Amino acid sequence: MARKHAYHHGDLRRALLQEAVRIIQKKGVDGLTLRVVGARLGVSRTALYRHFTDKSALLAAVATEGFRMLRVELIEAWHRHGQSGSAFEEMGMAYVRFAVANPSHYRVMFGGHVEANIDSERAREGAGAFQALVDALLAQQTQGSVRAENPLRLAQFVWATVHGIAMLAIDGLLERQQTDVEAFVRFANERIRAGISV
Amino acid sequence: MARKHAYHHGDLRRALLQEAVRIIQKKGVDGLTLRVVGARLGVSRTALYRHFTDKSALLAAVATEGFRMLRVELIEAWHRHGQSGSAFEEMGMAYVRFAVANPSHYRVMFGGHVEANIDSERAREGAGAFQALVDALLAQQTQGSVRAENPLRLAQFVWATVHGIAMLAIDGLLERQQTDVEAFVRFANERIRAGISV
DNA sequence: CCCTTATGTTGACATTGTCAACATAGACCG
DNA sequence: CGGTCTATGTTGACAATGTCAACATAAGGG
Repeated sequence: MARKHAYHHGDLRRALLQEAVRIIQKKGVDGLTLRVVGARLGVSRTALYRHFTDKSALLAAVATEGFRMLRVELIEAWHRHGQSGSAFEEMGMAYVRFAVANPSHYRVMFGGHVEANIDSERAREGAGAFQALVDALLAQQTQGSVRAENPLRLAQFVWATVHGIAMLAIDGLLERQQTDVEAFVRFANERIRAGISV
Repeated sequence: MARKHAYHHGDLRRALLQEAVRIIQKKGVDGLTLRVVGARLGVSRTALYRHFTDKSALLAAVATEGFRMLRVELIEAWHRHGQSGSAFEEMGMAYVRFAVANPSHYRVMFGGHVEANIDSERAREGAGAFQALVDALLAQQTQGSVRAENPLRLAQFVWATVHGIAMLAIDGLLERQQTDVEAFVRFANERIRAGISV
């Protein structure tokens, strides 16, 4: 018998996260309600409280997961493309692609819904994603293709730019101006390159 | 007798907007409740509905007001500093300063709380602010100090960068890394300049 | 096999956005 | 001046929501 989950669900935490993301995708962050999350999983409204202390804890978990995914994709792009100049541009592309493909995660990550607690797991994951950028810039400085500026600053600059593009893309402000996002990221990459190369 | 507002307030709409911004500043967008807004103005909870159809309409008004303020400050910075290269950098500085000084407005403007309705007044004000950037770039192209690229694209690139910086600053992600925002904007301006000049 | 712990449910309550019905001030018009 | 109309504000009510407390059930180890 495929007794799916008579009383105990099995992996409710993961299912809750997944369902929350799905709902945010459809209804926006403000449209997320705990009761609906439970209902969609055939589970009671308060079942969630055995896995998250709070609604905001659920959102924080979404953010944490998002940062982890982002970090993985950034590092993967950097390594797969040979850890050089063009690989760095692929990182930028991967960043924006992640945001566009996972707008729910991205909005929760940066939308100000979650407390910016400094020693939270979310903050640590965020720092990890940022570090991927710093590392890539450091490597390029060693290669001599990026100017010998404080790599933290350079990383912040690049981060701000791709972050800004990602936000504008998610908010539909690029689409509205008939802008193809991928092409625009390529363009921005050229300009960034011109701005940071030796 | 200084009969302030026996029954009719006089300029409740403006007062509501102002109070909403103040509350958002203190409690965040999600912490804004219509009942508290009314209470703080010594007015009933539903008085608001004579001036805004909705809570989201109140937020939309905050966003619209924000875009208008931003446009004014951008144009003012551009003109006051002589409409040349350095004036453009002052525009960038003004942009980030606005966001840092008015985080409530800024968050509502870009936080995804308001419908991105294309023919809303908010959208028109947003387009106006963006146009200030485009105009400044066009002028610099005429002056020969900016490369002859599609000015819309260039503006989007610059916008994305300052927008990204503004978001990171508001979220406290720059502070956390002991970054002085003003100095960082200056640095970013140099890099942008290197990226877009002829 | 029982007891402990993890997990899920039901009932209850305060808070909130919003609507309908009502009240009042101020303006306009004769 | 007096009456009426409209704009503005209030009160009562209700459904939706987050959350707590008390209870129920499954799982698993001694």
